[in-house]
Amino acid sequence: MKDKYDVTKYDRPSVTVDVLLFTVEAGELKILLVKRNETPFEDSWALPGGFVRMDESLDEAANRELSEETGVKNLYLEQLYTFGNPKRDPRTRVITVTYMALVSNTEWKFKSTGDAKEAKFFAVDKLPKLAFDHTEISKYGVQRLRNKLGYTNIVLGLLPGSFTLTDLQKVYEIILKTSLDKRNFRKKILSTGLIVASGKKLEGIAHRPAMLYCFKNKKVVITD
Amino acid sequence: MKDKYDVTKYDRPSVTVDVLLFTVEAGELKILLVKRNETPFEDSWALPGGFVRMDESLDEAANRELSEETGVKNLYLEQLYTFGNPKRDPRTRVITVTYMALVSNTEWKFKSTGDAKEAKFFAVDKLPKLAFDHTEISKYGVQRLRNKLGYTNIVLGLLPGSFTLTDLQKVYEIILKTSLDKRNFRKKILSTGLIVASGKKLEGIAHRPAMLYCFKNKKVVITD
DNA sequence: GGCGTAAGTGTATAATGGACACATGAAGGA
DNA sequence: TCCTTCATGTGTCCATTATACACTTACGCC
Repeated sequence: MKDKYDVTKYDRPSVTVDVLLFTVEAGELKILLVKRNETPFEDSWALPGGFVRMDESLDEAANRELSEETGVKNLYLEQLYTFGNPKRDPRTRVITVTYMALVSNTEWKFKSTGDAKEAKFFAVDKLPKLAFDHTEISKYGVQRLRNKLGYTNIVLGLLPGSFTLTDLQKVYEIILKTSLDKRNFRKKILSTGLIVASGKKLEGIAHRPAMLYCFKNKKVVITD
Repeated sequence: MKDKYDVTKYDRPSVTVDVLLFTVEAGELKILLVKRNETPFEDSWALPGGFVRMDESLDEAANRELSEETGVKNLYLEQLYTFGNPKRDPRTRVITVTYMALVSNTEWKFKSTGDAKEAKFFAVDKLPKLAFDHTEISKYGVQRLRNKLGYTNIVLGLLPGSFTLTDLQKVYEIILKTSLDKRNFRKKILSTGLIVASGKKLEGIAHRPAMLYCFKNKKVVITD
């Protein structure tokens, strides 16, 4: 494998990373899109991303692009899939390694201030027409996220530090597009031992205050 | 995202595909390795693979490399992960998109004749020292294969056209490194409806002949 | 025809998943 | 202060699924 003697003699494709940044807001699962101001697809919405530099790993590139374009840093990033259709970029051969990341509504609102480029969250089932094959990439990522809900605690990235069980349940329901039984949901979630009651309760609401919970540790793990 | 005006002005990494070709033979899960006869890692064993051409997709590249180096064509190929550590190739920046494929023992024996390059199957837990980060890639692939056994019929690629339920069970046991209960295994497998009795039986053996089964269709599907 | 060998089969128990309804605690207004 | 409003919080029964476990059957061979 590899070549004989000199790898530089081969034509080389360009390599980019593109990031699906998920959040849940206003009862919808959303992803971040940025407005392109260059050809091709000028003025189209696209996933945040860009070229991989020669001295950085793919994970580093994804982290860098995400923080450059959004100001959000050190999120949990997971490699999704690599798309390499020769015609996916009309200019030249571009292979893109895609990642997904999750951010809580509250955290995003804070960190997004001061970003120059136009960037906006869109509900995943009301996406505008996207540049390149980004529509396909988005669908793939949403599907992956749905699957992962079933056997990991990946959802922790979408929630703030403390939250009620009802909040948590809503996030599941929004992503899975189903409604869940409250008692069964709580039983199952608590039986994993991954979240613990903080002891504090919601205050200032006109009904019984809910217990606030938090994740025991902030690492994504497989739960079964 | 992307660049301004001219993508060709950026340094570009080389991109390869590497393929983990699994088989089960002599009671062990094995992968195909080829002997390198170029630097770096001359005389080391490595995964079959090579550079992605400018006019082919990643899937096509994986298929091509696999058939060039082994003579086996049109196997089920699944993209695994993309490895892009800047130092993984000592020559220059090389990003590799990895795939896994499965071939049955019997099919391989037929098609492998006439291959020039030295190629050999090695048990996955007795691998020699491999070139580049191929040891890590192999581990990742084995793990993925194990996981997929649980919720897909991916194993069909490892078996010939017809097989006994005992054969099938052995393949599961070898890959998962556990022993399974015969009755429970048969119940579960048959309840998926994905395999059917062919009506024929093994002949010429000194004990009760086993029914031969085959997969109803040859597509990999999710079973739950 | 008796032996060796792997095939083939059922049941009882435990664990899991899903359906389902009512009392509780706080705020706010009468 | 008492009554209303509203989301919280909790337990049981049933169905399904997973697991443990042992003997009879069919064939070749000697």
